[in-house]
Amino acid sequence: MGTTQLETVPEPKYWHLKTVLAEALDSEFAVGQILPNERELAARYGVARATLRQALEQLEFEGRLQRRRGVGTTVAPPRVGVDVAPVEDSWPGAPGDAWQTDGCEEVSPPARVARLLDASTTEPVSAVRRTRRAHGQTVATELLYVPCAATPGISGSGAARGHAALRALHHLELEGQERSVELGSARADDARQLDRLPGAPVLVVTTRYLSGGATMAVAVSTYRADTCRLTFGDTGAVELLAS
Amino acid sequence: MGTTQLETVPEPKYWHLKTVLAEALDSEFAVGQILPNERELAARYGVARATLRQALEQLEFEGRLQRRRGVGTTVAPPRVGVDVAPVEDSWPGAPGDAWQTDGCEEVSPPARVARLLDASTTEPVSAVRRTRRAHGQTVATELLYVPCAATPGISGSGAARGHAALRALHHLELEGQERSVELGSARADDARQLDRLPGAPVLVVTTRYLSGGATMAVAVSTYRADTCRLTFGDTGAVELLAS
DNA sequence: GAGTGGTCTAGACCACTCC
DNA sequence: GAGTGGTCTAGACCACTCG
Repeated sequence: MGTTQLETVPEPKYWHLKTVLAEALDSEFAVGQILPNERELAARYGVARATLRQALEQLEFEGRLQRRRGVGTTVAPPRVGVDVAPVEDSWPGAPGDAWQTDGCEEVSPPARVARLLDASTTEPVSAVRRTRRAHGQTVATELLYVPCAATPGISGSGAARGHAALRALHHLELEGQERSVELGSARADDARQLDRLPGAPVLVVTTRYLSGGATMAVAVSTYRADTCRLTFGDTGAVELLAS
Repeated sequence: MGTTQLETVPEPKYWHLKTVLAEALDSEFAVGQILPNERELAARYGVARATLRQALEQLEFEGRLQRRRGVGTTVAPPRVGVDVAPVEDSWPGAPGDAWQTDGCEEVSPPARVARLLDASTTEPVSAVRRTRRAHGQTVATELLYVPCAATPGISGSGAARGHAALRALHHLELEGQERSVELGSARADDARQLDRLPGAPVLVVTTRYLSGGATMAVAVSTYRADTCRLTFGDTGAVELLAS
């Protein structure tokens, strides 16, 4: 007995559904518009709610949708371009950088940071909490680690200590930065500040600031992956083009 | 009647489970080791399999686990650092770059690429397919778009055409690059090449190559987000430090 | 063919937002 | 209090890998 279908391609339902929804978003919905609720969408497409949610999750990861509990699912605007290194070759907290200092306390650095600082986890560091806002929303949180040994005379806590730690860095000559980007999921405290649920996808940018052949500071910045596109302004001609 | 618990913090089960598992990974498992299967883990922790899977998914996004159908769940090695711009300020395909040219065909550029090229979607471009390998696995796929108008005399298809298109670029003076990174989910074809399932999280790097005040090429590179940490080698002193 | 992770269902209840 | 998305369950079947 022969079968009519050759080379069956069992595409998962949620994957197909995602494609269908993506097309609907392009043609039938405007940015900011609210979609029908999940129970109705599931019924309309004849799938279980869990399956529909799997499709919506994909679209959310791609920055096409935004879901808010108690409110609904809306069509997301295009991702915001956020320049990761707006001021070329400068210390954090230099005039013109996009961050706001929220606080600072003395802690033992997490293992990964200690490794980047070429220090042990027992050596105390100042951990400066900063946030970055753009287009009316908090797009990133940051923990900036500065060894206490490099900033003599620093004490106390709060934003004042944070500013002092940053000022201390500015007296040094910045020789270079080293940066990496990876996928992460938001810890509970970061999630709260970013107005997301814990576990939301984030882009983690780790920056190492070098001076005198050593690492003088390490910044771990956590950007909302759903709304942000990280940009890296680069060599000369770019600004020419932009102007 | 009084209750013993003050300030109930209804932490989701999967979130708590994720934390517990993460600690177990640190203390009881070695890299590459295979975990008990999902049904057993779910039973062991007294949750439904779906809930356990939600926790595992989080850990996979953080690069801690690797799951393969038909095989099992293994403890992932630390993420591989992949330099996004290994050769500073050079065209793609220059000697020493990390990519392999797989093929090339003439297409109409997708809308987003056309916009970056300051061109219309009807103007034909060469789409060069490239892949990048590191540590024995394919870590990225790329589509590099070069306007046919900028590379006169190019024709045919396949790797030969790709090499020709790249060579044509090398005759121009590169004035700058502009780069962005964002989260995406793997399309079916990319997923196959990256040995992942469709929808797997990826980091999408878009690079604009500038020459003569115009955009002469656009590369859209898709990196595995689970195994890769993108690094951006930077200003001078870094190499000094590495040596 | 046995065992794994991946998909899907139908239903319940919870946390949150807004009226 | 009504309506939304978020969590969780118990179970079924499928696609894949490997011996």
